[in-house]
Amino acid sequence: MKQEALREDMMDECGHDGADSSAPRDTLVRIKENFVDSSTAIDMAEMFKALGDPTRVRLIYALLQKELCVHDLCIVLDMTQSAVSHQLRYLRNTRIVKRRKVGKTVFYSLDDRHVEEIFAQTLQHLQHG
Amino acid sequence: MKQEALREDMMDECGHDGADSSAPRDTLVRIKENFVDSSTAIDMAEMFKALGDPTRVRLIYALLQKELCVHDLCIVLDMTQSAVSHQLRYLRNTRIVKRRKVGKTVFYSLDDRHVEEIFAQTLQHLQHG
DNA sequence: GAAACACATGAATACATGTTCATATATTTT
DNA sequence: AAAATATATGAACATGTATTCATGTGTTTC
Repeated sequence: MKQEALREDMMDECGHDGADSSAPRDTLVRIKENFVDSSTAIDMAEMFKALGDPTRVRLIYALLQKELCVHDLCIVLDMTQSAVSHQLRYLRNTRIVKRRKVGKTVFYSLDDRHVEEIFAQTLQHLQHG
Repeated sequence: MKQEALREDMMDECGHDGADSSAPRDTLVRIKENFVDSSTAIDMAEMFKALGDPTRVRLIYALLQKELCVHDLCIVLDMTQSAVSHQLRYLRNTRIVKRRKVGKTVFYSLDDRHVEEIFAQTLQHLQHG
């Protein structure tokens, strides 16, 4: 949790306390207390890390259109089966996609109603920038 | 762009074409054509990569509450100035935060109206999972 | 049961990334 | 101008990661 109180010396050794160029001490304390705990920050980072790779972005994009089996994903992405499977496992561990097995074939689809919205917001960000 | 047509042999060497266990050939072609181009996939991945680190998540969380200078961010995150500056540069390059310089002090704030929404969706995802 | 097929996975390699340390730049103060 | 302050950044190091290669597992077909 790492929510320890601010130490006095940290405020003293710089001219920030009280100066209008910086937040007053109690504001910083409040920000620290309202803060995400470290485990949540780590979980969120894990989620973004899962989306932070071009191959996985393209996999998700394909699955936004249709449930697809591994072989078809290989064709659409033009990648080897091994590379695709490794990345699908990554997305599975993060609960971004789910599996449905039919005989030899394994179908993948999105397991998250939020991913589409996250993608939309991100595309808007890229266009606005 | 890598949007080359599907090769015949890829469809022939497996039993997928026409079988109901897999998408028909023209569906895959359509998915490929509707696809994000590689550069967009890379840009989106870059954006997510920028969010995909606990330190940067915590920086953004702090800045969601208030514009803050580097020194105060160091206190709130309990990290060295160098580490914070390096990560702020990362967020600046991705246009997630912006700078405002006042004398010696540099204030950072969010430069993106979408980040808050992206964060909200991601928290929902984590709770739903 | 053997062969073929679809997918998963461990190991290895090359490459990217986060922090620290030392130092540079820019601004204010004395 | 010198010292102090606030921030930025290059280099180095340790660690993480994406793909390839080889192989393993489970299923269907013959």
